[in-house]
Amino acid sequence: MLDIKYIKKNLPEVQQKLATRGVSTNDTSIVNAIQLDDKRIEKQSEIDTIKAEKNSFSKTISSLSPTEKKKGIANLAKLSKKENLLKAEIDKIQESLTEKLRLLPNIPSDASPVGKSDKDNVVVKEVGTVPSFNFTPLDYMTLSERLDLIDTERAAKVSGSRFGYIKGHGALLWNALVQYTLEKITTAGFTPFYSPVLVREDVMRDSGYDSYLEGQEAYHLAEEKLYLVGTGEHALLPYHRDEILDADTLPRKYTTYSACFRREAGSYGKDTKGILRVHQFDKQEMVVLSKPEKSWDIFDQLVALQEDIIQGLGLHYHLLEVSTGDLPRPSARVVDLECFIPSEKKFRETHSASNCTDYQARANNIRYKSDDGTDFVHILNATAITPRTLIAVIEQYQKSDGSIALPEVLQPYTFGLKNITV
RNA sequence: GGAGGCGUGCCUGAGUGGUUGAAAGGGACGGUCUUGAAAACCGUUAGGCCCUCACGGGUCUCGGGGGUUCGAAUCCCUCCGCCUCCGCCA
Repeated sequence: MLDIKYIKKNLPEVQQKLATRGVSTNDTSIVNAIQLDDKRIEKQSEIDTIKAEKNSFSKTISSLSPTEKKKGIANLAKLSKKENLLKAEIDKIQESLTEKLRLLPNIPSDASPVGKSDKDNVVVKEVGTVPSFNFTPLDYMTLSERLDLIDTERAAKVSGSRFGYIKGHGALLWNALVQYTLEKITTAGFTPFYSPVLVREDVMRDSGYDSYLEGQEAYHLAEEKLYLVGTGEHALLPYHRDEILDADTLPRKYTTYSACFRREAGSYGKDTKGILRVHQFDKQEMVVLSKPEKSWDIFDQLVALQEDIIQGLGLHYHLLEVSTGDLPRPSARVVDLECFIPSEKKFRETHSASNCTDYQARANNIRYKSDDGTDFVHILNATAITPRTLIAVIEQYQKSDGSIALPEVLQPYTFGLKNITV
């Protein structure tokens, strides 16, 4: 949620920046929000004045004569009536104001290229060399089925389309990837968690991702009024909801391993094969709560950490800056890392890092206290590892005989396994 | 699934209609004392909104909302949340 005070102080800038995110400058909602807030303040001041009058009368009531008392009480009745009317008005205004603010996206950072969609995302750098094969590289599903690493056929029988089993040496490899990653990020100061995968409706709403509400992207348990998380972030970011943290305990670096659930409602027919786009997958996710002035440094650190993870695995990847038109609502800036998939001769998103600044912190009421008072923290999130990286490893490390040579850095975690062969 | 209980400040915990934003204790922070520390003593220890350059002031908040009343943490209604016991169970 955006800060109405900030909007008021910086209206032209806000309008201009949100325009790059598809909020038209003709859109009245920003101006309306300001008007609503002005009205709210005006009415609230009226109420405060009435309250003050009532309070001061109540204090003197015991010393009044009976006639004065009667007169005063009659006056109070009038004031109370007026107060109730004002209160009803304020409630209405507040509700409509919150709704308007909720729908406005975060203000994009200057680093985000202006654009309309993912087509305008900008590749910033490419790292490593395109893996060369003296044979035609196979796609990961062909390899995985041959080596019995992934089974989507039986998953369909059990759970339907867009589910998968990772099994055997595939499961071992996945576990090794997680262990390898976890060692890197805990060394970098992240506190590991296992967190809930079901969250309350208001918590899901306050994360700011509109697509996750009303059952569009999130699975919804109607009877319990709970939502299945789409990412570990959904349960980890609200961990300090309604808290005021000490400034010297920031930044808080957290990481959680959890299952993630997505309905993929808008992607029928897209990537239906394999486990690239599934309804359920596991993810090691990072979340950082930081002081506002430090959040861009933290953002750089998160991306550097992601690159370290991928580079350590020896994967070829590139890094792109997500355009303003493609930013998720709460994000001010997003950098995606995409690993090379030889069979497709394409890069595929495996990692994403976002700085949501104070957008989510405001909705979740997560603040910190410093000498200058209290303020909202900045919240960032970033992927540590997902099975999409497993896909990249399988494809980039395949050999001509259809086997997979495991990256050396993973071997401490694979119980002696060095090659996956038939 | 059955039965019951509870929601007060950083924490514990008083408070059942009138200077109670709230006793007391603990913790934390600051100070005195000390070579240093401990102990002891003194002090500080909410957040929102509005007005004000500021000093300061108004108002709200004892889970949320509504009601009763001149006046509510305190009484009534309602919603939400949490806990305990039994049953079932990883």
